[in-house]
Amino acid sequence: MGATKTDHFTDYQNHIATLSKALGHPARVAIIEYLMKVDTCICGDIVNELPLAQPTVSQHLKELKNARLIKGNIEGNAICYCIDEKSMTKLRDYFANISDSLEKKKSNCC
Amino acid sequence: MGATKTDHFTDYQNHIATLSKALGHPARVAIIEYLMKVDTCICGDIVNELPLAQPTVSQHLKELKNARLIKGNIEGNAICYCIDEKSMTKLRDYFANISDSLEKKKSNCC
DNA sequence: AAAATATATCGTAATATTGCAATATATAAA
DNA sequence: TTTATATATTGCAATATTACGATATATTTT
Repeated sequence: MGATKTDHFTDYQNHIATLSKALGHPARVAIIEYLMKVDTCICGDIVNELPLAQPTVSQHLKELKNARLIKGNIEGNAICYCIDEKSMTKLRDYFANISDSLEKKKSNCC
Repeated sequence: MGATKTDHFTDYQNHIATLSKALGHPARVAIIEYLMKVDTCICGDIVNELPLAQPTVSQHLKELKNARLIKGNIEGNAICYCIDEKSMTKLRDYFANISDSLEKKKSNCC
């Protein structure tokens, strides 16, 4: 055991879980926030922004890339990272839908 | 090593990460979706809905509760679970803010 | 070509997560 | 009060994640 039983769930459920999981670490949230702050995509500098060693940051970037939350383009010596708008839209839509439905229902029995 | 260095990040970053992490497993996404489908809070039945053993489901529910994504009230023999609107709103606001900012910027250099 | 710079990969230790059988607990029904 | 039902906890094995030093790779500068 120890491995998630992904095949028992729908593709959609797995996708939302993958995106959420990728953001389930403060360093990766910090990376997203840094990419938002500098309002263009950034080439380099991400390592210096975080209180973690370079290989650790590289690993976090890889996970964000695997989940398609960020995109990375090789730009000469450095790599240019930016947020993948599509995935953020997906998350926004998902939570907006839940939030709106809850508000409509107002069946607060708890 | 192996433990997340939470103290190096802001409370906000840690909170978003905690909420995201709690949704970082398809079973827990499925639980949220089930609670949305039955439009009131549900007493029991969650175990039967999931393709996992009862102790496993109980553990997932506990994690959702710890992250304050769901609330649980003892209701006689069973426990009445429902979504915590506040946390969902927080996630919606977070991703809406990112999505909206990205749309405004339109600095798609990647 | 050699040195500098930026990022990725490998290897590994520490810790966390996932899943479940067995068992405990607590209320409801008989 | 015994039995049934619902959920939680414990204990444990398998696997995943986190973090980083050492090292590799690849481009740019000198």
